[in-house]
Amino acid sequence: MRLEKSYQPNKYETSIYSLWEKSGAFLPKSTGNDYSIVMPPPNANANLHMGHALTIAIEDIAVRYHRSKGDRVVFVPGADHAGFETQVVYERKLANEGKSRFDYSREDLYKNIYEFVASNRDIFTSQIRALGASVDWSRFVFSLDEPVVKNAYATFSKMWHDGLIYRGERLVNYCTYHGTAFADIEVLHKEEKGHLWSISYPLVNENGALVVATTRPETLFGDTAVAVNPHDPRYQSFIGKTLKLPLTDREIPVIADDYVDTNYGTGVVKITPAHDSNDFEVGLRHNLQRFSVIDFDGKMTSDRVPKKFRGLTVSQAREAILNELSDQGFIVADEKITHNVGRCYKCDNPIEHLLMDQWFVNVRPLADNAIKAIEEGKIKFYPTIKSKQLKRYYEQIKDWNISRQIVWGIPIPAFQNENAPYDWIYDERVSQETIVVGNMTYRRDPDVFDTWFSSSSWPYMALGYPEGKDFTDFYPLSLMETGVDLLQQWVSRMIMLGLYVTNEVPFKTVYFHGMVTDGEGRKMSKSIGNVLNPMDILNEYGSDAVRIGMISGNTAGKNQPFVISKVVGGRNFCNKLWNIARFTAEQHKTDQENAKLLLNNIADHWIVWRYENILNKYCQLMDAYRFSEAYEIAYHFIWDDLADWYIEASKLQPNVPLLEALLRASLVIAHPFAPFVTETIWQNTSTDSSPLLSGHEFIRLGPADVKRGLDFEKIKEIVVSVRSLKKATGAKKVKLYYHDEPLIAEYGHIIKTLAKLEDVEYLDPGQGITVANNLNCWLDVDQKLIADYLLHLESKISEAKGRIDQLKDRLGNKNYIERAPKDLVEQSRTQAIEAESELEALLQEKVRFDNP
RNA sequence: GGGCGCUUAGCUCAGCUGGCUAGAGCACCUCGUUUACACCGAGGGGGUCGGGGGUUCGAAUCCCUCAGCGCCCACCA
Repeated sequence: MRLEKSYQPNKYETSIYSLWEKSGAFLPKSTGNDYSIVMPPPNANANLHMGHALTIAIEDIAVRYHRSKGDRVVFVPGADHAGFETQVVYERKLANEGKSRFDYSREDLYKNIYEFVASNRDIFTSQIRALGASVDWSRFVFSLDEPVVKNAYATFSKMWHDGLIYRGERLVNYCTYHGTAFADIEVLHKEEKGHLWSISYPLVNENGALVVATTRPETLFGDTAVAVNPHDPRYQSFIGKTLKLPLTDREIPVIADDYVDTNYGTGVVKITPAHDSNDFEVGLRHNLQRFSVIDFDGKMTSDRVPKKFRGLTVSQAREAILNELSDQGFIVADEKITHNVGRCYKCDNPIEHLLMDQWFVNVRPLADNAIKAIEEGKIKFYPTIKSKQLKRYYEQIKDWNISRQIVWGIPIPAFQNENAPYDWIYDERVSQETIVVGNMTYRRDPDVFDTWFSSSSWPYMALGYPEGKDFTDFYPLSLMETGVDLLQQWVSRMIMLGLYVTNEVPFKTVYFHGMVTDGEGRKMSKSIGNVLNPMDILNEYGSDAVRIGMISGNTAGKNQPFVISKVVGGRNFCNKLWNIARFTAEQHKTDQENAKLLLNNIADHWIVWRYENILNKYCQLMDAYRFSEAYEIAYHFIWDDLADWYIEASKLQPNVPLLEALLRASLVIAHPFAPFVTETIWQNTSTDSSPLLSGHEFIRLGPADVKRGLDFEKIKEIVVSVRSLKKATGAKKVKLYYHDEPLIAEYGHIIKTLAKLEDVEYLDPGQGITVANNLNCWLDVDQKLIADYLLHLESKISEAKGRIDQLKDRLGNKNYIERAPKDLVEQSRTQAIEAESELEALLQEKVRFDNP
């Protein structure tokens, strides 16, 4: 069939993808080495962003490469319910309709969100298709599917029975706007300007006072002690005495604790165990009571708070209390400082530390196992530095709060005895609000699991653990590919849960890609307004171009600005492939359909020799997860070697069977990077019995005669030199003369065509300008052009001199001769000799023209 | 306060365990109506690899140091 002049991606991509899908090209084969990747499940409700495009590009490149290696590949897609994220989106939608989550019962809200997500499902699946991800859709997993939920329960139950789960009243990071707690790593810390107030707390029954320093005067009503450092000479006499808490009648003790830094503030700290986590620890050590004075809606409550302040928000209360303290003369100083404030990563409201009963996982033993696995080298990290970072994280990891006060998630299968609050039982009947066990009524915990609790089981879950055949065949995963930002949040937990549940690491290799930033290196974020939609770029340049743009120049772990010029480069490459195919198709002759593949001339040997070389290099780079470099290798073979040299040379006498074989071989190596265009070409040109490129193995074309290949390198050298000389002298119509050069005698016609010469003729050694060192051939040029040529010669001469000086220096260095590897020294000697003879030739040439 | 990373051509970046004249894409200059391709072809310009010091026969690559930028962790109230 006839191909159009240029490749139009959007004309083919959709139908190519459905062809792949219909033909079962993405199902694992029955033979070969196992290779498995599970796609990090995107949020089921959101559009894909540039980070997804990068993830999918890398994973799909790896997967398609392994199919071509003959491996038995499975690539499992999925989606995450993304609990909090999705509920936030849904609440925003409700807000637009003038409603809020409080207008619905938990059950109705859950149902509504479920439908909302289901109705959006096509959006992201079609985007994954558009990006060309060769996933097996029949294996699709959603994180609220029954098996996933069951699995989360099994893990929770196992932990429960192993004593790794506990429920306790702890300080949690709480967003009063969103009404839920967060894990420590989910809190965003920002450096902000604030005040450090010094407040005087008078002694009871004697004169004097201690001056505490605080940034949060409004928590004063929750104070249950004041602490000083036990070794602080200033305050020795105060330890054990009693202070009167300002604005109240309450009396609190002065305690001594090493936690207090004598150099910060006044060296005196008010202790508020219910609203500060350090204070919470101090409180535990000193058996202090905990008084909550801020409620879950962010307002001052509790009867500890004087009536006039009750019901105020935290910031209102701060102002009112400061005024009152000031009026009564308690404020001693007001210092402006910068300090870190924890904020909600969604709404930017300050995160409050509030006392709550929550489910925690004791992660210490899990982290220790993970450290062991890392030390034993069971997981390869790209980049390697990440394994150190992860180890450090495990070493200081704290218990994991897995309760979330939202409805969109997996209900926690725990029930509380209505009459005995500390009696909790494990039970999976979460669809019931209450259950009766042993004559006692138990009420379900209204909370759901942290999304990361279920998604951290993704590697084995997606493979149908525990009984699934995929689990037996493909676990541990060959590769987990994800963003550097998820090292702690996800990867650390996958490793811990994988080891805990399956006794094996969940993946053998983990590859972290960096963040995709904008042209100025900033994160893409809605608030800056620099977010790009991969689908827009895809529609303009094609899916293949987007992939190439994403991966070229990209290395593991490094952030990378998205620049459109790389996408343009990718599009151009696709078009180059297309036109190679066009040319090849035009050469095709039906009467020679079954012609044998033979290597006829030196160009044939050269290109096959080149191909076999680059194929090896390409595989090495791919195996080392150096995708960008592998792409470059393929790119230059196809563009430079095949298109610019081989095809140009073969226009004289096309070797059609070889051309066609080279095209097919090129399609296979380009396919991981540019699946759509390569498949489109394959579909339109292949006479192969297996019509689908996807899954086609690498094509071997060798062996070639290396000597003849090298002969062609000489031809190339002559051609390049002639072109350069022609350009330097401005000569248009020139002939090449040669004497006693069999190679030129035989392949003069190739040189003539490639260098656009008038002719190539045999002649006795004569005039004309020398084309190549060590070869008896000359370019016949007009006398008028000689001046230009001499200038050209001068620059060549000084270049050669520079090189000789450099080599002489090196060879004149005794230490170099003695200590450098012998072959390197030998190489330098050869180079020096070559350079000398080249210079000699150039000088002779100059003399020749200087004295005609 | 700790830890880590980056600084290479105009732009965005490669350059693995130190070894030919430091590479790519895009941009730039000159030439080209060669029927595969102007999303092209040919030729070319452009970098003392952030500064300084050290190790080495040899450093963009290893070490130290300074400067600038960035990230992560850390709840000094």
